[in-house]
Amino acid sequence: MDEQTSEQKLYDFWEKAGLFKADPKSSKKPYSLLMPPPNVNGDLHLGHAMQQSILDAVARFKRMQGFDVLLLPGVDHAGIIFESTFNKELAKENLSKQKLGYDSWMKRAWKFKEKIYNSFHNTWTFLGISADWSREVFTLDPKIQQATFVEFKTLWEQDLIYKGAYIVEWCPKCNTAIEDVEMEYEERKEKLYYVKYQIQNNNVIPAEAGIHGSRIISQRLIVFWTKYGMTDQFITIATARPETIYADCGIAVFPNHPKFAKFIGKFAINPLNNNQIPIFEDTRVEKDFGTGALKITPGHDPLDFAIGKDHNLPILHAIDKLGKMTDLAGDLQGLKIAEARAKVAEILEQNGTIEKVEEYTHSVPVCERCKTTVEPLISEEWFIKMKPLAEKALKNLDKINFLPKNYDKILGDWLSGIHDWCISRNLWWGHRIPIWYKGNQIQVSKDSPGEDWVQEEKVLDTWFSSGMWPLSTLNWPSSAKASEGKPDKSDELEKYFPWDFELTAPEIKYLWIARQIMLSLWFKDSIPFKNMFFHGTLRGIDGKKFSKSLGNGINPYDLVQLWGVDATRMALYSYSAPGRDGRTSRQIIDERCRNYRNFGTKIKNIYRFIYELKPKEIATSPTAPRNDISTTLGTDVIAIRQLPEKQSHIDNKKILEELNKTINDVTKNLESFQLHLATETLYEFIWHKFADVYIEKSKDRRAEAQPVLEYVFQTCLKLLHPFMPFLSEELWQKIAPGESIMTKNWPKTI
RNA sequence: GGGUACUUAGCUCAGUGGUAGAGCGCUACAUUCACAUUGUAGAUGUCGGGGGUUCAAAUCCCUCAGUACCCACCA
Repeated sequence: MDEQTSEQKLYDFWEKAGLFKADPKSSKKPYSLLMPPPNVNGDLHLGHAMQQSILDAVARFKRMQGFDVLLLPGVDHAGIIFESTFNKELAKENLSKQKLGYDSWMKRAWKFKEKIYNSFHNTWTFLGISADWSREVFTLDPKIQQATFVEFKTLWEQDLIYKGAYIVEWCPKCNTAIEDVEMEYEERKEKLYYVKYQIQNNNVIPAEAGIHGSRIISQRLIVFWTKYGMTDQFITIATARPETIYADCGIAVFPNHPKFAKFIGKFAINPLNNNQIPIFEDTRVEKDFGTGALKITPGHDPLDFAIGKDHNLPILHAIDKLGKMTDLAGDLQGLKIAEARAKVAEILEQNGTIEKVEEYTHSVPVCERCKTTVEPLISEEWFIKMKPLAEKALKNLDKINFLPKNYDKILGDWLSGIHDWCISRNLWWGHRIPIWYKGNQIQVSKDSPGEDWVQEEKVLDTWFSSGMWPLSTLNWPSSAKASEGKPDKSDELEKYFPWDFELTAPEIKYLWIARQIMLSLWFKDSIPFKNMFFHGTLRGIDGKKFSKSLGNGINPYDLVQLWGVDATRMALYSYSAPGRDGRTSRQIIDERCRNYRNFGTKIKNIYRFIYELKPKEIATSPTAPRNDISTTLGTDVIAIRQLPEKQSHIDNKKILEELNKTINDVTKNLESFQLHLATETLYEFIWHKFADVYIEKSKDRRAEAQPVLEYVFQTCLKLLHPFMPFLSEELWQKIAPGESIMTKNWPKTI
């Protein structure tokens, strides 16, 4: 507990001294790091702690190297996940979106957001993150609202935004569209019906068959076919959802189907309503599934929707948003899906169009909240045409240094096969789409264009705003305009963009990273960041992801309480190899933390030995703190190093050479963001070379060794500072009261 | 189905062409010494299997097997 408060004190000291602040007016070269904004949906977990510790180490390193460092923090409103989390909270009080209504729901949502926000700040502070808090941004802040609006308006004016039909997953019970993340999959045993569709023969369809009539007397079909010798004149399809047959609009078969190819271009007859539906080829139909023919129901299936779109089929709905049959189903209108399915099966059985029924186990998407089977439904949504943006990104991908390297190719592949981005969401939490309607008129506007204009109810996809994060956090577009007028050196966008360093978890490489690259190039004609670091994911010991529901998460706060911040950070760096996942458990992470806690203790003892237990006869040596102790000492040590062999002890030369090597290695490893190697090098040098060997042997010749002891130790503190900020600062201030190690220069070799 | 990685000491992982490494654990010894949150010494591995390239392969290539993740899909 004592340690915690002393760390808090140091943190306050740094903040008050303004050491975290970037200075756009500074003449120093800029180095900018963008914090990936965590989602406001719960406490920060161990993965966040690792991510932020990496970020902080790089920032502290660059500051000491003499850069004007901007580490810009922020938080993402995270539409879907936030709403889902928040609505679950409300459910505990037996409340819901519907019950509260828009205004009071929103009020409570902001309060909930504040609560999470505060917990984020605690975590950042106790981890020692040296971000410039005066510039902190939330994705719903006014300036981000403005940037998002300009983003939308520009794309709209460039004719890249359009409204189109789109399949959304609809939960009939919650009466809302739900997102992938809100879906679960359940293994269900269902029946797979093989249904025969008669082929229409233009020549021989007698009126008596009733094909053109209202509803055929189904039982008579088979009799009829047999009578006219047409028993092989049909296509069989397999379906698990026969009730959707009412909305069938076509039948697709895979190319060169041995049995069905001859029917291409003809029409099939819907066995439920006798509609004539076209038969055509499509490569998306799988040869080996079902019969190789697929009924196309664009209103109720995403694949069918896509196929239907390409073949200009209409979109019909047999099921409505409440999960009930529509008027398309005739007598079955109003029935629930399950009832309708049973009825349809009966009808098909009666009219002899069922070839066979198979037991069939497959996973069915269900709503995570109410476990109701989710129904795909067509809905009107907003899209961006991505092709031109992706093409520009593809051309510039090689300008970004990806770690690990192969992400260049992974993102490239994705960009090459890009499809349009659906940017609208049926949520309340987010940026409202700035579209206004009045009758048939449409306008893009931030505020109401006047009386009787109604705003689009949907909000924008979270990634639509966070995709602009690299620009909007630096006050784009207003600063862009300012700089167009007359160049101003203090302009922050010009100074800090593109960002020098960005890092994130690999699972959002497409959702976030690819979009940032596309949007930055589109709006600013520049890559958003120069170095893109994908860290690994911390997983459970079984290799599976940590998750709240499994309860296998590890709270960084617990570790910090037990082992201290610096030790926890060091343990996390040991997992920070780019792109490498780490398996861990509370026990294993504790082992590592304990090891680094011991390392910290070792360092404190080295300090005690060198400074507090300095023999009296050298107590007045010229190594007492001055303005810059390291410079002064460095001179002394250089002198020692340059002494001829006989006068300078061989151990001195050896340790100074090894220190040089350590400085080089640590610097190189930090420059290439290999923090796991940097910390390992330091650990090895300080403990096993400096303490175990040099210090031990120096005891016989203490006075002579003292300048070297001090020099090596001070250099180590500086090298250690990016990783163990608190311990290094605490000891530095004991050596040089009133100074901060943060303001010292990064060590150079001598 | 498409993609990406991983497989090295009992465990968790580094190392990516030149005599197998760390931490934890294990064994033995030491300890009034800055530090037992310690020190010294030690044991433990055909670097997933098989094949190839090379003077030389844990490291490069091919192949098989297992594991995990990402994306898509499940008529």
